[in-house]
Amino acid sequence: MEKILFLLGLIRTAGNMYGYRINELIDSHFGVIVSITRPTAYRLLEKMAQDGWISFREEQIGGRPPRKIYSITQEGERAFQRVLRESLQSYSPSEYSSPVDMAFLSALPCEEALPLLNARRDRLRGLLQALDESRMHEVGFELVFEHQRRRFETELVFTEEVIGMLASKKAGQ
Amino acid sequence: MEKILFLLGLIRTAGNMYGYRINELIDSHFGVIVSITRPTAYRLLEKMAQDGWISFREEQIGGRPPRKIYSITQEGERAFQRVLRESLQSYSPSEYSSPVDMAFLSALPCEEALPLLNARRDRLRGLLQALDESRMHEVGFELVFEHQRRRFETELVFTEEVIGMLASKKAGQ
DNA sequence: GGAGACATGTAAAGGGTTACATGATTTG
DNA sequence: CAAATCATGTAACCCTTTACATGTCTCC
Repeated sequence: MEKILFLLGLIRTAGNMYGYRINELIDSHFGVIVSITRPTAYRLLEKMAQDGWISFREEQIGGRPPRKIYSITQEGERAFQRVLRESLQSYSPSEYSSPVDMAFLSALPCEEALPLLNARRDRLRGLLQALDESRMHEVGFELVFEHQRRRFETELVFTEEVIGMLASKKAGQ
Repeated sequence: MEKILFLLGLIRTAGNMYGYRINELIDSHFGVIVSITRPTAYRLLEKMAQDGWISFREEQIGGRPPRKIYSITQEGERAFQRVLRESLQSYSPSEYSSPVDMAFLSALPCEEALPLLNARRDRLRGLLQALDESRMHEVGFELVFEHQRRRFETELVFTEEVIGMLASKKAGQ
């Protein structure tokens, strides 16, 4: 439902949206907040069109496959409202699965665990930077980017704490 | 891989583990940190057994289906080490998809958005409480529970901030 | 003797990913 | 003229969930 909400909301909010462009946007800006691959995006668009949530007109440019430019229908708008409400009030279970790997840190010697966690920390720093770079202030996604920044920061702080614990444990021995 | 890591780690760490009991544990304690449904757990156990990562002896009690009591094999231990390292050093993309719904808050009037967000806040409080209740300090899962607590708290704080913003906006009008 | 816990699963259907397929247009 | 970009998709496979299936044992 999350991916559908994103796609539907995007089409609803911005005009002139077609598959290829949506996928470009995801690659360049929104990949840090939603994960939708190209075939999935196409398939969901197709499905929503079948279900009558969105309609499209074709825009032919030269001899390539025509762009399918989508817009939301009345029924789609109803669906959007429904899904949005549902999503806002709940906090769905699939999202809150925590990286369980920390439970088994003790299975590794400190000398091995530390570089691995350092790699994770670096990755998180990279994600934070990528987030700042692709932040779009214009369209109304500010809240989501801010939300994601908080999340990454929480992850980063926690990872750094664990690294600190391991390091002091190592030093103590 | 996360579910496999959890199951494998559980079998590795604790003894006397069989499908039904693992599912019970997930329901009662670990449901707040991993989401694995019953059939999935059974299927993964079966698959890992087929792949030679775990082996089992059967314990017959009366005439019911015998318990399959699993233990980790050498090959399973190697797999565990591999998956654990892989997991610790990366921060996998599927996990960091952010609830995108906040982007479309403006599609709702404040009077409607506020109760929905209040419901989310309550749900998060419930999750935090459930987390504290099922926290197991014994087995080595402390870090994961702490990790998850941080996450939920971040979510809660953010949600409360958004509620505050909406409320003041509503009052300002 | 019936309800609920114990213990295993299977079947069908949905959802997503990876890799593959196709062809036109622009740019260097 | 080759490489990258534009624009669409399909096919095969894997994973997960929901719902169904089966039978035993224990406790009231």
